[in-house]
Amino acid sequence: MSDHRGGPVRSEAARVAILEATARLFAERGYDHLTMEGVAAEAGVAKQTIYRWWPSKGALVSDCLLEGRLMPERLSIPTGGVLRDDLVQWLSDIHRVMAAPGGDALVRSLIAAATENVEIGRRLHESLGAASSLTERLQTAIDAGQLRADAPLDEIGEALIGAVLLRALSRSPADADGIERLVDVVLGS
Amino acid sequence: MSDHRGGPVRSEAARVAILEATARLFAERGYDHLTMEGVAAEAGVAKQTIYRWWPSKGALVSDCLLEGRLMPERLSIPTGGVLRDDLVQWLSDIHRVMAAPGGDALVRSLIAAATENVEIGRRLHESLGAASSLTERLQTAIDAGQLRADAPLDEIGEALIGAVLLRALSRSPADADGIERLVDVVLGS
Amino acid sequence: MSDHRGGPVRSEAARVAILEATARLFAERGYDHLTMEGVAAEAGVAKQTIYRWWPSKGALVSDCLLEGRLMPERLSIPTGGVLRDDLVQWLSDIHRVMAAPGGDALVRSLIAAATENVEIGRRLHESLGAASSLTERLQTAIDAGQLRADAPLDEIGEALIGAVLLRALSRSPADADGIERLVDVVLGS
Amino acid sequence: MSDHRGGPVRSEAARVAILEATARLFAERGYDHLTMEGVAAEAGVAKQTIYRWWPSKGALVSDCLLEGRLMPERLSIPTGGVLRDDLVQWLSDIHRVMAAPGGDALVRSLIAAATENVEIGRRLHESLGAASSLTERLQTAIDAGQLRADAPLDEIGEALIGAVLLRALSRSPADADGIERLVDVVLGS
DNA sequence: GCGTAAACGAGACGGTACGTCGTGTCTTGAT
DNA sequence: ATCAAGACACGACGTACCGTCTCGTTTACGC
Repeated sequence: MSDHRGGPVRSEAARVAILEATARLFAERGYDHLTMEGVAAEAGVAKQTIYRWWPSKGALVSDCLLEGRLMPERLSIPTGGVLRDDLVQWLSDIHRVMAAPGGDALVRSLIAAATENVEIGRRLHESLGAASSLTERLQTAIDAGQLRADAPLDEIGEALIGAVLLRALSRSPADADGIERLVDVVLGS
Repeated sequence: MSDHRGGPVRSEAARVAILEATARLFAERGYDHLTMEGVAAEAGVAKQTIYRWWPSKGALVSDCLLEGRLMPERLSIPTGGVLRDDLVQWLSDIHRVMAAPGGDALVRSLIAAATENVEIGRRLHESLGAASSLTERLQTAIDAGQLRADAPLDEIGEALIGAVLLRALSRSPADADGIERLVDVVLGS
Repeated sequence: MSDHRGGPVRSEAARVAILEATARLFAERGYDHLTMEGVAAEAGVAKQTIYRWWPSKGALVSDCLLEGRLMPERLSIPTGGVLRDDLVQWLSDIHRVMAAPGGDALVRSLIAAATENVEIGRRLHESLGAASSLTERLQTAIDAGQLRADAPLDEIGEALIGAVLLRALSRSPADADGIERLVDVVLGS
Repeated sequence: MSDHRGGPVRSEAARVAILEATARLFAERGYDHLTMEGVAAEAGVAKQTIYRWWPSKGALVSDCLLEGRLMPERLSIPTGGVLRDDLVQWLSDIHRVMAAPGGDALVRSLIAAATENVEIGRRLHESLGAASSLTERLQTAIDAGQLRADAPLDEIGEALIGAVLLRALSRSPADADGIERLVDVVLGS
């Protein structure tokens, strides 16, 4: 099926070592202070091997994000209970991650990466659950009669995620009450 | 009163030239590709003169933001009419700016700057009207009976501004309907 | 006799392609800017095929020299006439080659190659006719009574060839008179 | 007199450190294996500081040669005695240097450098005494009646120096007899 | 014919060095 | 004292080759 006619094949060991090194250094130093040279050294790899497969730092970080190496956990949205409680729980999880030492810096680094690289923006969006899980959860709520059928799911998601990002940017940690108020605002309750 | 004991005083010409050069290059190249050397050259100023008064690129951009040299217009919130219409109008203004050529890049650059520099984050927040004008406008609406008295003003503001930032990050321009739906969501209407 | 137990033998096509590519690139770019990768690409051959048969760039160039692919012509020493005239003719030939566009660069490249590689030095020596043809020609002259029988042939040869190399190094082309004077000096005439 | 209007001045310390490091590494490793990065490291200097003042490795080595940092001694031509003896003495000095450990490699490195860089060729020429001291010495001999007045000084010089270079290239050390024969050849004695 | 083993093209790999750019600090002489 | 100019040590950039190392494919012998 492939028209590859021989020749060496991409080294999986090198690929993994590079992504692992990237994730490690990203967590340690943040996006801005992440250097290709640092990644190469940490991974025990030649710089050229990185540039052969990734055109830029952004692409590298993007792939890490895709493989789930940057976000500490999946942060999936609870599904079982009442919509409002589930959303509050989910946002609390996110804020807990951000409240951990270096947690907000990590999110800010991801935002910085997203400003440079379209793909990172898109994947960050997805990783935060917005594009997929969140709208799914809201749809479930509609089916369960907990949300009006004509509720604008996308806009609700954007408002929630956007508020989270804004908090990360302005370094103002949210408290439990703030999270509840936010959820109430977007749910109109 | 002053303990200044001779020698020239800070050159206003240099100060202005630096800020103007910074704003110009910021608009041209974005925050990441803005360099101190570039600013010095563009302003016809020695690097040391920049470092004497600003500790970092972030501080420089922060001051530009403070003097309103980075945002194309004030983007102030209309005050006269019905709250929903005013907010829609305001968000439309913001999106119009972002839809202009280079407009979204400029906003993303500001976000990038905010990830690096607390002060920029704070001032960006303000410039977008959130901290001051927006809450003021919402308070006016409460006084006019257009909004419930116990509406969580801060959270409404965060949801709106956050959604705007998220759109800038994910490069997905909003349409008029989307804006209206967003406003309706946060106003619970 | 051979312990070869099957498998293809060395590809003559590859061998020739490599030597031709080497000669071509040597003439184009000189010894220093000749690269193994360039030769492989130009010859349409894998790098390993070069390294399988030649240990180094020097060995490769040395073989080219041996096969007469680098020197434009044989530059053999005329034999028929009076010794002085024959030598003058021979040196004039050499200088004509060096005066041609790129001719002196080629000789300098050969010298550079000789500084790196013993074998090249030896073969360059031979190619220039010193070791063999020149001393033969001088011996002929002795037999013909045109040169004293105890004339130090080796030193005469070294003086002539050395002067040529020196001219190549210092980029000072010789004129006809200079050549005649040089021959007169070493012949003591 | 100078139109230098302020600003830092070239650091003599850096200049000397660079030239010293160059000379040291040249002697250790030869021209080919001399690297700008190595020089920078050895000199405790930034690469940019080298590139600011020298365009290339060749220029750097050329300056070293000019300041007499590469040649072990001056190798000046004896002046007092009989021409033939003085020349023999001088060539013996040169060959003694070349016979020392690394001596021939150093000369070959200088030749390699000369093939790359015109200036080095010229200065090597001078350093070996050819252009100046040698012709002066020969002129003195003419004045003293030890050499014919119409002897072609330049060609004599070229023959001598050229023979030396050729020996360096072909790695064939000269013996005392060979030197005497060479001098006799060019002097016609 | 049928393994088998060497040579081949392609090219990925860990490295070293390249020459350039930007950083933040510094020194100099003029204003 | 502040300024324009710019040299400096440092660190990262992205590229070019190095020489070694797999990969499949292509021969050409010996069985």
